[in-house]
Amino acid sequence: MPKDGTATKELILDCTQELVYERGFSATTLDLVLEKAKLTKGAFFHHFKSKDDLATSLIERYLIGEAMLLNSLVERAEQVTRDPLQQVLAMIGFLIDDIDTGGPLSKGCLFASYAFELAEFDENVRALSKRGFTKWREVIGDKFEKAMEKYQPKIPVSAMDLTENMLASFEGGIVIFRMEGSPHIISHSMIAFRNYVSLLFDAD
Amino acid sequence: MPKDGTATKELILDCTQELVYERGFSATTLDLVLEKAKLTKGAFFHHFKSKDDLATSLIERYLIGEAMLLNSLVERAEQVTRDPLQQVLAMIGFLIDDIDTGGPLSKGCLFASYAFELAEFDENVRALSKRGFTKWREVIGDKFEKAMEKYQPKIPVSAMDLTENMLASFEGGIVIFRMEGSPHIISHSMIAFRNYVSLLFDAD
DNA sequence: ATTAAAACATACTAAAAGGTATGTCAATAC
DNA sequence: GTATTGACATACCTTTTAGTATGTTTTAAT
Repeated sequence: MPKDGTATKELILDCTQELVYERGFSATTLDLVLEKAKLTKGAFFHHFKSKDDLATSLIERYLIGEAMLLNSLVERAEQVTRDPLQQVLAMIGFLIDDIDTGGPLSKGCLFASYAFELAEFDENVRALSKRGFTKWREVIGDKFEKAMEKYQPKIPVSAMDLTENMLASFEGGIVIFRMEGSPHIISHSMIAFRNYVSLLFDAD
Repeated sequence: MPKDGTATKELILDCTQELVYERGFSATTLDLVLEKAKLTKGAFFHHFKSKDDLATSLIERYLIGEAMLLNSLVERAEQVTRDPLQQVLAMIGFLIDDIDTGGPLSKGCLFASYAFELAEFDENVRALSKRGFTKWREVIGDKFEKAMEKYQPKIPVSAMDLTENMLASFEGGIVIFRMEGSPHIISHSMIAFRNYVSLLFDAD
């Protein structure tokens, strides 16, 4: 058996993701990727069937990472407290930490990047992108529903509302970040949402 | 004097904006635009020097529209009440109305679309995009500062924080909207921010 | 009516993009 | 050591895309 090429494939995906964050997927040409990775066409088409395959592989890898992060957040939050509301607040806190310490979320969100050129992707990639959101909605939505069985919000809102608001707060931070440059805006946005939830349920 | 071509130019800009919302600017080829507008290359390059010029003209037109909308919001809010906090809440209400009645904001946000492929644009376009955000920040920020001279927030936050949170709430709604399809999510996100401000200052 | 000039259409060009064909090298099993 | 196979590099091809060159139509002032 010959040598291992998985490192090269990961390198291509890394370089692609960085470029996608900067200029979107369509403008991320293979030449740009290969220049950044210091590789050639031969290397690329050995690991990927096409540019579409690259888009698919990238979002698939991203989905795995996000799922792991989400699981980690839930697990850590459940170790802190048994109260579902406090668990959500803790999860937001962990997210803020991740962003402020230069974690993966401080670099951007591939779901958001893809969302702004959805029509360019095939049905499979679109489905995968949406699945990312769905996963977060299910997990966070569950926590909010349990929280609302226990506590009454001061203003009538649904668990689904809160869940979408949380995702929107994060993604909105990403947009401002892309425009302004400082990832701290992302955590600021999450802090605001945490404040909102705190006030809404009179927590803390 | 020959006939008037401004309608054609506007048509090209309209078609471009729709396509940019769907697939981003880079993937919006001139052929796609001209097919949608039922025009030809000749028409395009008569009105625009280049595709870069198209990007510039599009964001310039968008900036003018946004500035008018913002002025309208402020004027209407100032007619409703003299209280700066209530003015902000009123402005958010008007925004929600605009979105729910199929206004321009329910179609997308060009600042956000551009933000995800910033590296593809020249310095001029980047500056114009940022100016859009800056304008909103100045106007809304001013209202929040005056509101905080009068009222104490229950949780310590700055006027700039709130301003950025408001913009992030809107843009976050846009991201989810792009992914899911229903523009109502945008207004839901704005409602959540309005709730936040209400709770924060004990308004209503 | 003539004409000038803007408002387009048509046909083409050049370069950039994705993709292919083919070859070389390196690691491992035998 | 040799053969085999994956991991790349190089050179080329093809299509797409922005852009150009040139021609035709339309409008309105004279």
